[in-house]
Amino acid sequence: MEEKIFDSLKLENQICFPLYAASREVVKLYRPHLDALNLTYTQYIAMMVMWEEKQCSVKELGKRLYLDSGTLTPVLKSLEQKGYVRRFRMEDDERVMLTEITDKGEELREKAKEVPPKVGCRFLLSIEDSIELYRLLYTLLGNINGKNASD
Amino acid sequence: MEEKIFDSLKLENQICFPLYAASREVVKLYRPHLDALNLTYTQYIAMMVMWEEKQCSVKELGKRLYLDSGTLTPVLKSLEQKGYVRRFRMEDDERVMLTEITDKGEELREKAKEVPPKVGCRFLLSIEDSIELYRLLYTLLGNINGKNASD
DNA sequence: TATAATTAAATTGAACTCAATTTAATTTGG
DNA sequence: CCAAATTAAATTGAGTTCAATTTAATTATA
Repeated sequence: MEEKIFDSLKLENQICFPLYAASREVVKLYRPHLDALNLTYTQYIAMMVMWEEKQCSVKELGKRLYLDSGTLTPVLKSLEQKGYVRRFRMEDDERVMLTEITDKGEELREKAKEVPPKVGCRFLLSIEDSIELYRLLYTLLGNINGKNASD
Repeated sequence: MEEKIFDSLKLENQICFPLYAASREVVKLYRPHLDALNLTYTQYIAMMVMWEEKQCSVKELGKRLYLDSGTLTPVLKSLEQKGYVRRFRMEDDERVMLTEITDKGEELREKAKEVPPKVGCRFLLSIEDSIELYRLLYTLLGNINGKNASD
């Protein structure tokens, strides 16, 4: 009788792959709705933090979004071009670049409110499954952070 | 008494954001181990399909990986450069570009076998949670595909 | 059978992602 | 106080990622 061996190099036995694929597919669902706001997904989540915080350093934003200045600097410059934020160095510490939301940025929030219901991600999973997925993803993120911190 | 309103524009109320962040963080865990094989994550999952299929068209590969020719063409050219695959047009239908694994590509598999245990993703969640996450991600992927198909 | 429609890859261009390096400002230790 | 270490952003370069377009081959149809 042939022994059945678990092949860790099969795509279907990976947890990382469906995570990677699902992430891109879900972001893709946002695109048509974000196009209407002339925002990319990365710009959109950066604006989400700005709508919450009003003012934020690159470092803080990076911690919230799990992104570094290499990604964020051009994203924030682009949002500045569009007039949604303004950027300036902190007076007390000139190393820190602060990003602050503008009135135009606040106005964008009203239009952006329509995005989540239109994307309708919540219809892709049952309420219970969504809650469970949410819990698992944040557990995973927390464990990765904890693991790296202890390195 | 102040009414508590669910704010769909808060980062913490999104399901997409932790998916996007967790995906990137988990891929990041692979990097040091894949560096040793001189592979990127995208090249690695393409090789996974090649180890399974031996021969594959760009279209088939794209269906497996949820990627299009715009992404795959340079990835496959890079794998060809490294000698892990060879590429040629299908005789019956010259539109189809076939990718075939080489002996060197097969040899790489032996080294690659060490990657999944070294990454140790399985320690980031309990067995039960991993199984549940796996189920939820594939459900999500299936529902997105179904949704788009019916558009 | 010509022509039109379809299909598969490749190309192009804009934007993101990240590691590594650089620059500038601040903090720390001698 | 001053040199060394640290910190925050910006820059650079390689490699995705994707929509849109182009090219070439095949299939369908009038």
